[in-house]
Order: sequence, then C-alpha cells, then structure tokens
Amino acid sequence: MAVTIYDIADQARVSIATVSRVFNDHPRVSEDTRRRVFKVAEALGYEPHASAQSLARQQTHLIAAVVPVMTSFFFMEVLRGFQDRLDESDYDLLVYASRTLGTVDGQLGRAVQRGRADGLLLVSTPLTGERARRLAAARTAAVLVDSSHEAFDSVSVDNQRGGAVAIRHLRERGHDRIGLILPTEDSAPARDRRAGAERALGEEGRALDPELVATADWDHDHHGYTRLAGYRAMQMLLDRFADRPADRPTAVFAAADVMAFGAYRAVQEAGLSVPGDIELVGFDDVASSVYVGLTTLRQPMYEMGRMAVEKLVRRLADPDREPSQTIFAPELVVRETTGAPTSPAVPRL
Amino acid sequence: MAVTIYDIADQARVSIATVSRVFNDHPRVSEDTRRRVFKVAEALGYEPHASAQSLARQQTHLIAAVVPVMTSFFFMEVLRGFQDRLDESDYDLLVYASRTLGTVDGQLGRAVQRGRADGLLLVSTPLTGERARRLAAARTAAVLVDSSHEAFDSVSVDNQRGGAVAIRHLRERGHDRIGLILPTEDSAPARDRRAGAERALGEEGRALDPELVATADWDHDHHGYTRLAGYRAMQMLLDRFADRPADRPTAVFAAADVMAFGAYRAVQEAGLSVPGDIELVGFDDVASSVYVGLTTLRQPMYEMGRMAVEKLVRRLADPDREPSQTIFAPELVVRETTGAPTSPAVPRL
DNA sequence: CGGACGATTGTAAGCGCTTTCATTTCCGGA
DNA sequence: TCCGGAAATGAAAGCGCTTACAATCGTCCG
Repeated sequence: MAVTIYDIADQARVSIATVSRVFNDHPRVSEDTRRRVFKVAEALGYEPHASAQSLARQQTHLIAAVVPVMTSFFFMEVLRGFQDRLDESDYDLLVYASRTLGTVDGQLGRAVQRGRADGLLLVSTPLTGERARRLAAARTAAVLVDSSHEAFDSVSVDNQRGGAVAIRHLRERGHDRIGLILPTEDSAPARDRRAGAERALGEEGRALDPELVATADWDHDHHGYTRLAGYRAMQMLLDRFADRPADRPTAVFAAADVMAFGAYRAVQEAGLSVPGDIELVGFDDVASSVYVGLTTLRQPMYEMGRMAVEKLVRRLADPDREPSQTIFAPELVVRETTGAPTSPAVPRL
Repeated sequence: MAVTIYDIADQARVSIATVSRVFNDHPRVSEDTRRRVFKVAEALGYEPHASAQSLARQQTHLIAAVVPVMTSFFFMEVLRGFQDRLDESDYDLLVYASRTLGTVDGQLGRAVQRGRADGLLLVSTPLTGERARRLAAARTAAVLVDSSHEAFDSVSVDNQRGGAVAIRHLRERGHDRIGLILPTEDSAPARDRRAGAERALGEEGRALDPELVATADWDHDHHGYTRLAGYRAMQMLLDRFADRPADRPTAVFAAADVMAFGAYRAVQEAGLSVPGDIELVGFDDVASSVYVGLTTLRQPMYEMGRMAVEKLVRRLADPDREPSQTIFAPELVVRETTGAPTSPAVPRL
C-alpha cells in the first residue's frame, strides 16, 4: 500500500540501489535518471520510511532529552533553547520528562535504548558512577545541563558564586540576620548555592547560623523546588522566632524563585511585609519573577539549552573531541524585594 | 559489538525466533527456555534495538506533537498534560515545535513522515482542506488541540462563550465603553473570542464600536500572542482618544493574557492605572496571571493535553472509532484587574 | 502399539532502506 | 577500430527484529 523504493524502481526502470542513491544525492547518478526517479517519486507520493532508514544507517536523527519534572519553568526554558537550536540542525527531539523525580531513572533507561536516539541531553540529571561508566563505555554522545562530569560535555551555572553574590547583596543592604531557604540536600545545585552563601559569610569571618536555615527535606518528589516547599520553609523560619521577633531574619535568600514565591506568601500571611520586614532574594529568574518584583540570580536557561545542543551536534559530528565544560555566571537582578523602585514589567517580545 | 538476539540465540542454544518470543512474552515458550534466554540476555546486557523493532512491527511507539511556538505558556501547559498522560502509556513523545509560525508546515511535514510516529497531536494547528484530506486518506491517527475538524478527534475550548463571558462580566461591572485587544485575524480562536464579545454586546442590542478595537495585525511570527503586541495595541487605543478622554474605554478585554500584560504596562506608562482608570480582562490564565492579579478566562490547558493523549491512545487501539470532539467551557477567574480584593497568590503545589 | 494432537521450537521470509562490490556502459585516445 | 579507465548502474548482503508456517517432540487415547 505505502509507496517504497521498489515501486519507484519498477516504474523508473532502475534498481532500488539507484533510487536510494538519488534520494541521498549520491554524486554518481546521471542527471537523466535522477530526474526520472524524482518524477516517478513525486507522482507516486513517495516518502522514505524513517524506521527503515534508521535501521540501515544505524542512526536515528533523533536526540533524546531527559528532563525531570516537566512542571518547572526552568526546564521549559532549557527545552525551548534545545528546540530552537535543534531547528537549525536536522535532528528531531524526543522528550523524556516525568512528573516526579522518582521516575527519572526509568526515563533515562528508555532514552538510552539502543537504536532510539543518536544523542542525549541530560538536564539536572547527575550521572552517578555506575551509569556514567556505562554511558562512557558505550561511547554515548551525551551533554549534561545543570550538572557535570569530567567524561562528558556539560553546560552549567556557577551556583556557588550565585549563592555568594546573593548573600553579599543582602549584606551590602545592611542585613545582619539572613535566613536561608533551601531545597532538599539531594540537589547538587542547591548544595552549591548554600556553600556559596557560607563562603560569602566566611569571607567576613561570619558563620551560618543553623537556626536561620530551613530545608524542604520532606519533598522527595520535586527536591523541594516548589512554591509550597518555600511557603512551609518560611513558616518554619518565622515560627522559630515567634517569641523573639528581634532575632528574626530581616532578609531571606531562597535558593529557587518558586520557593521565594511561596515564602513571600508566608510572610504576608504572617502579617509582615516584603520588603518592609523581610527582604527576599531568589534564584533562577523565572518568568513570573518580574511580575512579583523578585530580586534574583538569573540563570541563562535558554542559552544553556542552545549551547547544550550545540555541543551535542559537534560531538555527533566528531565523537573523539575532548569533553568541554561550560560554566555560566549567574547575574544578579535587583528588583523590589530588595528595595529597587517599583517598575512595571517591560514588554520584551 | 552490540548484543543482538543472534548472540543470545547462540549462547542459549535456541533459535532467534525463540529469543524474540521470550522478549515479547509469547505464550508458547516453555518456562525452562524462557529462563535460560533471560539469563543469557542479562549476562550479555542485551537490549532490543528500537529501530529494528519499529521496522519489523511497523509501529514506532512514538507520538509526535506538533506545537507552534514553544515560547508560549499555553503550549507548555498542554505539553505537560501530554507528557503526564503519556507517562502512563508506553508511548514516547516526539516534539516538533518551532520558533515562529512560519515553520509549522515544515514541522508537520517531518512529523508525519512514514515510520516516524504512530500518532499525531496537533496543537493550534488547524487542518486545512488539502492537508486534512491527506491525513484522513492515510488514516493517520491524529488529535487536534485548540482547533477542530469533523474527521478527527479534537479537544478545544469554547472560545466564543469565553468572549461573551468576558464582556458580560465587564458590562455587569457597569462599563459602557469596552475596548478589545485582539491577535491577528488568522487565529481562529481569536476570531471566536471576538465573535463571542460581539454576540454578548448584541444580546443587549449594542454593537461593537470599531474604534474600540485594536488588532496586532503586524505580528505574523506569533499571530499577535505576545506582550509586545498587547502593549502596542493598548497604545494605539489610548492614542485614538488622546484628545477626548471622556470617550476612552474604561475597560478592555484582551484576547490573551500575555497581551493583557503588555496592555497593563501601556496603561501605566500613559500615567493611568489598572483597574482605577481601566479595568482589564485576559484569556488563558497563564502562570503569571495570578501574580499580576489579572482577571481572565481560564482554559484547562493541562487537562486538554491529557485528554488529547487519552483520545489518541484510544484511537490507536481502535482505529475505527467515531471521531469525538470535546469542548471545554472556559472559566471566569475574577482578580484585581476587575476590582477583586487584593490577595496574594495561594501556593498550590 | 500407532496415530492424532497440542505444545515447543526452528526455518525463513520479510520490514524498507543503505552500501559494497561487481558489472555494464560510455568515451577519448592510440 | 580497439582498449583502458572512468562513470553509471545493478545484484545482493546486510541492519536487528517479527512472525507465518513447518517441523519436531511428547503424550494420550483407542
């Protein structure tokens, strides 16, 4: 029923080999037969069969992106970067996302199935020893985004530096008691942001008061990267100082914008105000942050996505190149939650 | 190099047919050989080759989603719905998104390539006559989201009703001069929203004053669904009445939330206030709307995505079922831009 | 004890395309 | 006119898996 190269070969009075050559514009085909084949193909409405090509060529023209939790704006932005850069290549995008972090392993398993995709984009999916070894052994083309590994290409952000910048900003604004709202400890980026914060404090000869830290340890599904987690964390923080308001933090660094949103809400519910009573700094600069007026550390998510594809395409073309790691510096964006004058959102785009 | 069923067959002293049977858990395999095959497979680290399976089975286990403009929150939400429902099936997701509307055709072309995917999810990609005919003739399994066609399954929203509801809401709030900010005319949903608005006006014996309408006709890349388009449209509207403020609209219905955001900004820049001078209603209820406090008509984007996959999976299982159209009713969400009391964003999730 | 029958397993023909190697064809030069 | 070599084409062997059909084996029944 469907048209194959055999049908074309018949009608054009050539062999299937020649038909194939024509479609892969092989140089050694006479202009004459080339035209003939194209004409017949057009008349018959021929279209190559993707699976058959994949099998014969031993490559799929597909790139698989493994993305935990489609929920998050961060991943969406990265995905957009992937997509845009992919548009310029001739690879198609296979998306393996999941609702919770629990299924990431399964997704990864499907994504690396033999014959599924030519390359892999792993977002926020740190490569553990065993898995890394297997991928490396199989010489799988893979690029890590938001994590890194010496044996692979990677694109990430200097989280530690970001954490330090956040704290310094708050210190410069005169805050003495700075609270920290953190996702779970399993998140490497979060650990780095915290480490950066401690470093910045350390540089001034100060230490992080554990009483000022709240962690969303209970949220295993999303590693604490949710509004609710931020909300609860801030509540915890406020509760701790319910009987001695003087010791309450006057500023809080939330290690993710969504958490900051939740925290904002908790502050308001407690009858306090942002930035009046508590100033707030987030991390990410997601789309809503500009509306909320949240000061934050901007990650160039879109660019990271593009860059990752860039690297992957390069590696696919030359599998032996040295792995390269790119680290972006997060950029401090000061808005109302740390005292910038109110300004409406500028309509870019 | 890679392990194939031949290797397993050799070591397990059976034929490749039997190996294949074991992996497709065919009933007629003795428990004994089944175990033997599994053991060898495990030892060798066998994994079936996706392309080979696709070719032999004549199905890919892939579903292609065609999505214009990855930029938009609407598409992201729908995509999330796709993904979540797909997680429960055993199909993988192939995403064909593009930066601008111009390349949608190309993407569609790639997506429907023979042997690429088993089914199609078309978001905001109306099926034109010729294309519809071809897809229908090929008996392609496809589900439309945000558009419809009698020959296909579809999931959409009652845009006309939404437009009417928006206008009635503003009328009830006492507005006499209601402005309209619209995307380009090529957008069918936008046309419907406008029609709904006109209908609501008509029911009161009123007509739509063309002077109160601003359209983003210039934005062909995104059909006007951008903040900038809304911004400019509102500027146009305000400019028209610069010399006779009394005739200026006191409320505006923007046919998309992003446009409403831009419009909001333009109002503020003109030294006016929302909702003091101009009340505002959007359409979509994107994530940021709650922060902006925008009154809007909520589309159940996520649910639409899930439902679309649901339909597709059903059709794939039973290609002869009658096409079914599902139409959701948009829900009015009243917030600050039409006078609701200020309330911070509730942290769901 | 022979044959029928059901349960297993094997053989081999695809699925639709790519690609190596061999063959044929076509020229220009001797 | 004949020959060598380049250009064009064809034959056929995969790519790794599925599956219709055939073959084999053991068992049960008359």
